[in-house]
Amino acid sequence: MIKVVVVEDHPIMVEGLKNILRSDAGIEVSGAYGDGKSVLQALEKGQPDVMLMDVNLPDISGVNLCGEVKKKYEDVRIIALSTHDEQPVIHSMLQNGASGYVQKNALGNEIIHAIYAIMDGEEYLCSSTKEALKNADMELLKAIPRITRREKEILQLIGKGLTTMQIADQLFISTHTVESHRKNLMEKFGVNNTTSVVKLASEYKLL
Amino acid sequence: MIKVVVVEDHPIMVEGLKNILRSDAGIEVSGAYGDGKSVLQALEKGQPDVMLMDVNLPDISGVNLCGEVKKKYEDVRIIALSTHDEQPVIHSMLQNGASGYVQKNALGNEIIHAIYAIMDGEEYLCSSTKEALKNADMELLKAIPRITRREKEILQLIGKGLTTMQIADQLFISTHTVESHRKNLMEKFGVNNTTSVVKLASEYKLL
DNA sequence: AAAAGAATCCCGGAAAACAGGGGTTTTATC
DNA sequence: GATAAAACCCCTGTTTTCCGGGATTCTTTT
Repeated sequence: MIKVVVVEDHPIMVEGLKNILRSDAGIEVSGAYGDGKSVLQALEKGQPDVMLMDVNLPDISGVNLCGEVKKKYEDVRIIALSTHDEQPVIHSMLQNGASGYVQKNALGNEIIHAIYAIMDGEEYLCSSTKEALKNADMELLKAIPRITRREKEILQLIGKGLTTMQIADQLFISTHTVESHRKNLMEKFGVNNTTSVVKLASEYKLL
Repeated sequence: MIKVVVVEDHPIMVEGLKNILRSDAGIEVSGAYGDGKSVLQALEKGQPDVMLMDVNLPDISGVNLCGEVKKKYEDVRIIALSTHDEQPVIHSMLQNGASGYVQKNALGNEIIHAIYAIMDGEEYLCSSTKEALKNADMELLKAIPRITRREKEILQLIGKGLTTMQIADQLFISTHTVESHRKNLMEKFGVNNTTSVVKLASEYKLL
């Protein structure tokens, strides 16, 4: 019996997943949690074989949660569940120890397949994810850039439509500093204007 | 027996919804469709009492689909289902004839409540949506701007990080024209720089 | 057929952002 | 305690965007 835990903040999704997994005799859903904190608590009292983990959780990003779980309990295998198929997200999840990546628009049996596949030690990507990765054509596979607190702060203010000067005023720093951060952000995102930075950040849900 | 149709492109969600609705004796799920086209086809052969409609569909935006359905079959009541609780989205849906708006992180019985409420002629908003609208504080309630084909095209190119000149080259139009469009976009979105336009557009999923 | 809206084009000055160099001081991490 | 990052600061020249007008054609709706 494979023990599966569901980490997902949408009760309807949870309901659907449970239902699908129930239909398979070899799988047992041993718990469902809506946020990162309660998962980590629950894990202290016992680990499942597989975790189905939503990438977007209310309290912590799935990427980070994935990393933390794997650090503490390396035997737990994680399948990322997500609406997105952006390469950077996929990549970050896999690099943080996820063994599978399934999109939410997947069919029920695709998830069951995924569970069995990763229990066999394979890495499982659903068809649309594979497609997305294929289209990515190698070197485009940049992960989500790691940005600092300050950079994020500035990014958010830029997103609000403030100018460099307004941001400088608000944070009590010089415009030159703001421009440096702006520059660094553009570099980290690999683009050459702030508009693209904001677009990407919003895609990666960093805003 | 209330006949309900589910319009949702995530099979897992569909599964969850069906499961929840099955638990109520007065509700019958008479069909489930994954895109706008198949819904419209199905409706020609008979209408349900209520439609649970996802706002993000692969082929058509939920907002438009909602409008079309209501135009042809005004008796069908629509409950919008969505991950977002952005005011503009909520507003657009309600203005296009939706009678209810429930977020996907809602509990199962909230959806059942919603169905009964709108069958009684009420308008139903789930708690978090009400919260979102309350926070909106009036005048912020701008709907998603209606943008033209051309504007959308230019918006996308701007999102790619192209400059006015590059866009002009690519579309074989003058830079002045591009600037006009840029200007109109800013006006329609009520902001004063392109970065904000792109951010909003990406939030509203217009990109 | 008239009106409205979309799409195209035009100008010039002011205000930002970008590019690309320089540097110091905190704050983590090893 | 050393080293590396982060966060901070500064400069100048160039490019791009923003803002404020105004104008013509084409298409769609009434």
